[in-house]
Amino acid sequence: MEGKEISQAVIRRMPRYYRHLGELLEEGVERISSNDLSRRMNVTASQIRQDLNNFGVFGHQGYGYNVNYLYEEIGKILGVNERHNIIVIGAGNLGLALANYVKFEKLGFVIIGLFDINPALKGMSVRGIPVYMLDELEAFCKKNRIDIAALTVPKQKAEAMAHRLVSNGIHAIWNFVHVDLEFSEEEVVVENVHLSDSLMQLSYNMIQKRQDAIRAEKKTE
Amino acid sequence: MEGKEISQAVIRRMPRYYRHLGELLEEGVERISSNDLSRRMNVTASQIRQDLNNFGVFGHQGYGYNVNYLYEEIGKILGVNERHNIIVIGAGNLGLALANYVKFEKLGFVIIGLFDINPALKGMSVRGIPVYMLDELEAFCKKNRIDIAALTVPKQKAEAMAHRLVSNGIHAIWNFVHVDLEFSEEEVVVENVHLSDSLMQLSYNMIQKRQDAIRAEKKTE
DNA sequence: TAGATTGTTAATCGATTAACAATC
DNA sequence: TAGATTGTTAATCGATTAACAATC
Repeated sequence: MEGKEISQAVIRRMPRYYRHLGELLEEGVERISSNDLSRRMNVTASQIRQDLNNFGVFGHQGYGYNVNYLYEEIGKILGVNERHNIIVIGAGNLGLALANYVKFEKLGFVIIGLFDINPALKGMSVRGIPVYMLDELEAFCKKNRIDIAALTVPKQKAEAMAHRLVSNGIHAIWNFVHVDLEFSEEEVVVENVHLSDSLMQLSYNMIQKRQDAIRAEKKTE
Repeated sequence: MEGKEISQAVIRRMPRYYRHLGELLEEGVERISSNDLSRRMNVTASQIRQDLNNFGVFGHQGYGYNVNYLYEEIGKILGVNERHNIIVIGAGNLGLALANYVKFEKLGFVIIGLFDINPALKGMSVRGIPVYMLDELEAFCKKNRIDIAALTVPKQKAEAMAHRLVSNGIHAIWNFVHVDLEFSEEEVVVENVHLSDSLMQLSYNMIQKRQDAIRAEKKTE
């Protein structure tokens, strides 16, 4: 069909390459070999070369990779610097934190509106981003091109809201709610940020580390 | 040494099992087979059984798994419901959002203090959680048992701050800063939440989906 | 040219899935 | 007991690493 799909394992690593190349650029480094980059990033040079070659040929034998060129190319692959309009559904603490975060904008991801049901928020704005009432959503979606919706609503409302977003033509959901949204992959692209899952993983690893330390101590006795 | 390590791929799935079992519990379901759970969670029954058997034997042949028992056991594995004290370094938007988030507390993860350098925040508190000045950190760490530090400081200060935390006896860092902290694994456990990486991954998948849709259309013509 | 380093094929490793004997 | 379903071993699949010919 459309050539071989690139695995999410690879995709997940691309932003990290992008970040490190950005740092190299700031440091004024002009070119870098997969080997030097691998030492810097704590991965194998082989993996770097394999990952990149999923997307095309970016290096030169005997030379390595031009930092600026590779940075730009990965940027294109990830859609950075294209403009993406985001709306945030739910103007709670997390929603507001997202709206206040300036970093995303620098990457081309611009939050153009917050939506909530709380009438007390009506007419307010955050960093110039207006807060709308949820019943204005349909009209807003008709007037504006929206690429991504960040979902930060209460758990109980997440599934219904996600479907409402989809029926308004939104096909990418950045889901901060602690539920698994049930969609077929053709309908929507969902990216989950499950903070409590992340916290539990940290917790497990912490406990493990403690027990390892205890075991190590016992062995020394 | 300490038996075979369980892979992070497995650990990452455990919170999701925990969540689904919690839902089943709420629904009043008493027992469940790996097969039924697999359909519900969109994974293979085989994977569920393999994952669980990393940690012990929780089921009964011919019966399946007792929902409540399995829920409790996974909770123990993940350290949920043990009390974990958290401090948040950086009382910016994200730090405040974390402090305002009540969910973590229900899982036993309690934020007991926020730290910042902004003197305007001195003496303030969020949901009863006091904001301290960063120069009070050392004293605070001596007086309180701290399990986890959430790091939400500006990029330039992250590395130094992380080392300062470690030298104050903190061995688990929940890193929200868009940098890779350089530590040996014996020193600290780090769990990264890189929101812009997550956003870029979403962006890539979104672009991909669009192009697939275009290709599909062309084929229909 | 000689040295460096890629792109890519082949080998290895690990994770997922399938199969099935054990047993409730 | 017969049926269901586990725990676990074996088979498969995919991802990572190693190796090396191509080439700048």
